[in-house]
Formats: sequence, structure tokens, C-alpha cells
Amino acid sequence: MRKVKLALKPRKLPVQARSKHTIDAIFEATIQVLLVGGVNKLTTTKVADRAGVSVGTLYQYFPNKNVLLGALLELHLLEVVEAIEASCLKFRGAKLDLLAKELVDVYLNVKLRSPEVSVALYSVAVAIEAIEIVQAITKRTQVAVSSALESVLDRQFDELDMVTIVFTTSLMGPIQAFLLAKPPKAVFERLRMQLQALTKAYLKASSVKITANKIP
Amino acid sequence: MRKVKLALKPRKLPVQARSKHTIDAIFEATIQVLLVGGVNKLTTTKVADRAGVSVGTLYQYFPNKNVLLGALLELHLLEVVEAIEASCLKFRGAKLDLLAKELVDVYLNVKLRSPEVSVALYSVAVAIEAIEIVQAITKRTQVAVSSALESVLDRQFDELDMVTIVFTTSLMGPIQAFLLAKPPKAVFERLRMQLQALTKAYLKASSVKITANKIP
DNA sequence: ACCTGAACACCGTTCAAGT
DNA sequence: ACCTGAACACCGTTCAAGT
Repeated sequence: MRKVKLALKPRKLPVQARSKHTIDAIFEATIQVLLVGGVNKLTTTKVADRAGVSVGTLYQYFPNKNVLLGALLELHLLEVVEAIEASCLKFRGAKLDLLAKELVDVYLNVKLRSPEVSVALYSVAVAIEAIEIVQAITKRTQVAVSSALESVLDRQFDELDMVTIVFTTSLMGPIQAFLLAKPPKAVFERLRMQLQALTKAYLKASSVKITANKIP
Repeated sequence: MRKVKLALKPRKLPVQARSKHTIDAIFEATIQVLLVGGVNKLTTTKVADRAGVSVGTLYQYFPNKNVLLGALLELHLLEVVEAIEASCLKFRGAKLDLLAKELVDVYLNVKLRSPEVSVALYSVAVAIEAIEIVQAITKRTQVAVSSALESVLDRQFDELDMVTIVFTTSLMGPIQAFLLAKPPKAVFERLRMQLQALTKAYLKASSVKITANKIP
């Protein structure tokens, strides 16, 4: 008999203008506090102060600290999947090399939009054990990417699911490592090339070439 | 003028038998508490209780909770690098395919030795922001692996450093993802094949073949 | 030398009272 | 409807006292 999981949702919907403003202020304050001292130093009181509200108000919208952090994380992860899903649709039926390049670009670009936030939210995910959120997003990514891979014109995959997950997760380690190291921007361009090489090589190695007359 | 970082070392060396036993008990208790509830639920009091000592004693050996967790993390990471370093030496001058296979095997095998502990320690690393420890280990890994890659008989790398880091970090994402998913053991064997394919394909794509008469 | 555990400070969370 | 902030519980850490 385990306790019912708290839904990672705001307790109250922003029906009124004032509360909408309050919620925005809280999110913004949370990012600021995260950037200053990381998750470990983040305190609900600090967030409330920075947002210009009292702790009580914060708890009116977010039943606890983890829900607040989870909601922020979800916002960011949704941006990422949506970008990936858009690319997957746009490049349906493209050639493998082109699709691989595009997916690497999209993924790297979202992460580079605000590197510090990406890094901070990464610790947040672990700190709050956001397995649900992360798995939901991962699932959506898998679906989008595997269907894109399946639609590729010149190649056919036999272990599609396995390949999809290895492909997508293999990008995370390198990107994470470089984001943490905070190298000059040019280094990320070299990383981009390497990641394209990595994914193209792997995806080719785990698929077979299709001859033009697939349907006779 | 920033505060001096606390060295992540025990405060006191185990000069006497009793304290050696105490430290062992504390480490063991820490693992147990971690496995039960993860880092977030880990409490110094719980650890002390489980180890059969008082909190005060715990703090005599570990100046704070993060040092305790850091020391445990370091123990595990040292096991990992040492295994990798050993393989790198053993396979000096081997052919690329063989080296790649070996490194994937070694890395996966250490992680699979106690999967739950691996997962738990992963959250620990993020929770305590163990950047120093992780970077030191990463550095050692890079040195060992890049020198092994350089010694490969049949291939030559031009962007050796970049390739080394992408190669090693690209394994982490997939392994992490599968460890979290806790699939049946057989799935890890399929993962092993995929990771071998991934690394072989990438390492080949980023190197050139050497003809036999390197020195005429 | 090593151990004990009550005491203190800090932070997450609540709730009675305010507008 | 929404906001406030003092009050409570819990956990990291200390230190005076014990063997």
C-alpha cells in the first residue's frame, strides 16, 4: 500500500490575471535562484522573496518544492521534444544522412539556447527524481524519432526500437559533458561535427541499404 | 574572496582498528540507506543508526554529509577507472575493433556488477555536485583511452582528444537509460551489441586506415 | 582515542488572520 | 480570490560530557 504520488501540476489554475502574473514571477524567480546557487542552495523562501511574494503564496500554487521544480523542468523538456517532433515531421522520407544531421543540430541547438539553464535543469531532474516526467518525454522522443527513421528512403532498420534509444541517448552524454566544461563557443561546433559523425556512422552500421525498386 | 573548498576526504585516518571498523560500517550503512530510499531520503542519523554508531561519531570521520557521499562515490569511480586503465594497457597495440569491443565490455560489466548501486551513485554525483571527483576520474579515463587509441595498429586518429571524449561519454547515456529502466538481463546483451556497433562505427569513421609499411 | 546524544540553526510546509 | 508571515517539524551539524 504505497502513498499516492503527488501530481506534478500546479494546485490551482491561473483563472485570474493576478495569479497568472504571480505564477510567471515564481517561475522566473526559480530560474534566477537556480542560476545563482544550483538546486542545493535553492530555498522556497528565496524563490518567494525574489518573486516578490510570500512563501504562503508560493505554496498556494505549488504544493511543494518538487512540484515547482518539476513544472519548470517540464516546461523546458517540452520545448525540446516539440523541436524534435517538428524536425521529425519535416524530414520524413529524407535520406538518412540528412535526417541524422538535422536531429543532431536541433538537439544541440535547443540545449545551446541557454546552456546554464540546461545544466541547472539537468541537476533538477536528478534532485527531484523526476522519473515520470523524463520518461514521458523520452517516450515521445522515441516515437517521433523511430517513425522518422522508419520513413528514411535509402535505409531500413531491423532493430528499430533499440537503435532509436541508443541513438538518442548517445547524444546526451557528450553534450552534457561539454555543457559542464563551459568551453569557448567554437568547441561546440567541433562537437557538432563529431556528433554528426557518430550518429551517421552508427545509423548506417545498424541498417541496410535499400535498392531503388523496393516495390516492384 | 571565496571560501576554501572542503577537501572531500575523511577528517581522520583510520589509525586504529576500532575506527577502521567504524568507517567500514558507515560506508556499508550508507549504501544500504541509499538503496532503500535514494539520496533524497538519506539522513545522517539514519546512516549512523544503521551503522550502530551515534551521529557524533559519523561526523568525527566525515565532516559533513557531502563528504561522506563523495567518499563513497569516489570508491566506486576508482573501481571503474582502474578497470578501464587495466584494459587499455592490456590491449595496447591491438586492432581497433578488438579494443572497442573490450572497452565497451569492461565499462558495461563494471556498471552491471551492482546496477542499483550504480544508479544510486549516479544521483549522488549530481546531488552533491561532485564536479571535482568526476572530472578527476574523467581525466584519468581520457588519458588511458586516448593513449590506447593512439597505440592502435591499423588506424590513426587526427582529432584524438575530441574523439576520445565523445567515444567515452557516448556510452554513458545509453547505459544510464537502461540501468534506470531495469529491463531483464538479456536486454543488456542486446545493448552490449549495439554499443559495440556504435563505438566501432564511430571510431572507424573518425580515423584513417594505416597501410602495413608505416616506417619504410 | 574514540564515542555519545541533547541542543541549535536552517529550511520545507502549514494555517489563522488579513485584504 | 488571493495574499501574509509566524509557527512547527525535521534534519544537518556541533560540542560538552563520557569511556
